[in-house]
Amino acid sequence: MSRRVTMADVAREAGVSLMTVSRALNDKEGISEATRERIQEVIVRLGYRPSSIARGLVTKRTGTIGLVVPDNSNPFFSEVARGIEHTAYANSYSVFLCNTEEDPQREKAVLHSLAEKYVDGLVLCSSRLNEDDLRLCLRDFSAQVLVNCLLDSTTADIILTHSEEGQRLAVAHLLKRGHRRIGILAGPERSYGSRTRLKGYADAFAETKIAYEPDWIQHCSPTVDASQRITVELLQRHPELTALACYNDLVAVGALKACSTLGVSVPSDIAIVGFDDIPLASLVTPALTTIHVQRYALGRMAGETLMRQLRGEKTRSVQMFPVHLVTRESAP
Amino acid sequence: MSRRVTMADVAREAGVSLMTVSRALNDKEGISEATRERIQEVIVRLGYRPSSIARGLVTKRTGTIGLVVPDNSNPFFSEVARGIEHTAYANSYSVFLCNTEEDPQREKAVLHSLAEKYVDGLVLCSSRLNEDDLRLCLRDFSAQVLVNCLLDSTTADIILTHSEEGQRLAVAHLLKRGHRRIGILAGPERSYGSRTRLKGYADAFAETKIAYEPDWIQHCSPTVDASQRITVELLQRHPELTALACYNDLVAVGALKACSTLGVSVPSDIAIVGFDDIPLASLVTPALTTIHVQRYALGRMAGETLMRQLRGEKTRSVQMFPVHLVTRESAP
DNA sequence: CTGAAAGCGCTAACAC
DNA sequence: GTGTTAGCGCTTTCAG
Repeated sequence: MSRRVTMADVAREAGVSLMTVSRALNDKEGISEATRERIQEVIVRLGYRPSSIARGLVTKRTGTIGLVVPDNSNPFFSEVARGIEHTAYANSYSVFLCNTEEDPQREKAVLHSLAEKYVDGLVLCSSRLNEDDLRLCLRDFSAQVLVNCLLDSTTADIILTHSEEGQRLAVAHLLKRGHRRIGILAGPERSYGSRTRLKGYADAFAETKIAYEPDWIQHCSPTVDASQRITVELLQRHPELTALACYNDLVAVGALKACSTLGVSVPSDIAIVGFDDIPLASLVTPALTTIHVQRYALGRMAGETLMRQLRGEKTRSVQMFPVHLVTRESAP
Repeated sequence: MSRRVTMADVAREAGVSLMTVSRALNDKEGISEATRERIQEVIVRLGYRPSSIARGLVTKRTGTIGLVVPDNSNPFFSEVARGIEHTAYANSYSVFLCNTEEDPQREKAVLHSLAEKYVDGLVLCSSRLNEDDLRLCLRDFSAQVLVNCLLDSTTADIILTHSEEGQRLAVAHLLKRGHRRIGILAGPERSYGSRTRLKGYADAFAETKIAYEPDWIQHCSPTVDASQRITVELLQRHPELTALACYNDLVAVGALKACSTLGVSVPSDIAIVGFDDIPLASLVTPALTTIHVQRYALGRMAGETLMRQLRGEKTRSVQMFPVHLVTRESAP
């Protein structure tokens, strides 16, 4: 690839001015069909591609949005991402997908980088930043949607899965089945998801006037491996537990593996419930009882909310996304 | 967010010229420590972010690379993506991750969009385009790495998993275990992966002088659902089959589900081998015998090869990535 | 050590 | 219908 073909090359070749080419390119009025076609022919012949860089400099629009997730290899996020991407593409936006790998430093870096790229909008999922840092970072974006992350008095639209209710359903289910000593693998400390799940966990217990031990609560990184390790610890510390509520399905799968290595059988010795209902949930043995979240639809909603903001329809709302319990083998 | 802070604002506020700010920003020589610090202070105070748009217009470098995959929710690609992202971030590049959803039209659109964004380089995984279209699209990128996709006389570096060998190993394993009637779910027609796997399949048979029926070959979209549907068809058409070689682990899981609905038990009635060894492979029951590919390392290699190209070290090579058989329960 | 001028490729606003 | 001028925010080149 030598020098890139520019609009000037096209104009010269077609014997018209820059403006005319620009008009042809952007389907603007005031240009004869004949010239339009001639220009089109030259564009194809020369293999010209308009520079969105140059265009963005003048229009202040880049036609891109940023999407930040903690872990793209978690099927929950890759499905949410699909929903957002579809909406974006349908509205002629490209998507910068950025992985933070659960690392707040990386999250900051990624947000700065997106700000420098002047993306038109941002969807930030499950931020791991504290309020102050988050607020500071968001300042750089003119359109923002936060998914599963709560922030007061912000210009961002917020979309939340109803994870408090979800966790309450899960634990209530276990209690109804006669479980009394229920541990919880509560995910990353200080995350919105963790806080709300703990609330749901406590609420379920409160409803039945049964008490739980604070030490049954165990935070953990939301991956299969981390969960497996920590589940072993938790079960050794608390052999009295008969059930585990898990932050998400990956964590539940890790717990399943831990049980298998410990010779503890699921669900007869210990029941396990997950969260999210990713495809994996119904593929493992025993299949996971879990909380179903419509991940793709959630992504669509986030995308559409962002599009609405980009169109100038400021909404500044908090939307709750419903969830429900799916009963399978791991906690029948 | 009102008007964005520009370099001119910083310069005015710091009482220096644009140039001085620019130098401070880019850690250039010839600027006193005092002014550098003063400028730094103003930058922070004003919350200034350099516009990579404006910078890119003059430098011809955007600091971004494009990454195109057919399906980001396939753990194979999300791991490869992680490897590439790590390399990119370590070299101060951002990554545009684009999903084509196995759709050639979408792939073209995505490549055009990346070209307009003037990304500095491209990693294209498992392209579903025909040679001509592909060649045309690649013209727009100055640095290119193709993963699992072969193209003669191109400027692109090429990285291939040794899938021919992989499939040969898989089928040889089945033959050695006494299987004679082995079907193959061969993935997307005309893809590099499919062609090479079919070659490996044929080679394994050729080595043993046993023959296979062309009708045992069944193409399919590489997803669990598509595979499940097509496996049912294949097994009803060919009840004589005692083993299935699958394009990848998702396809193998689909086959597993199909067998389960048909009341066919694995591995006693039919053996199944997958490909890729994604985490899911060892989590399903029965655990999948499969071909292990170091996905993250593959991503790293792709990323590093691209970085080398971006540094001007043109290599124009074809690199083969080794694979090996992992024996588990689905085909012991 | 610091600054002024020019220009990257494009579009907005106004001519003709 | 089409062209001209100016300028987006930055870096490069060349002067001080």
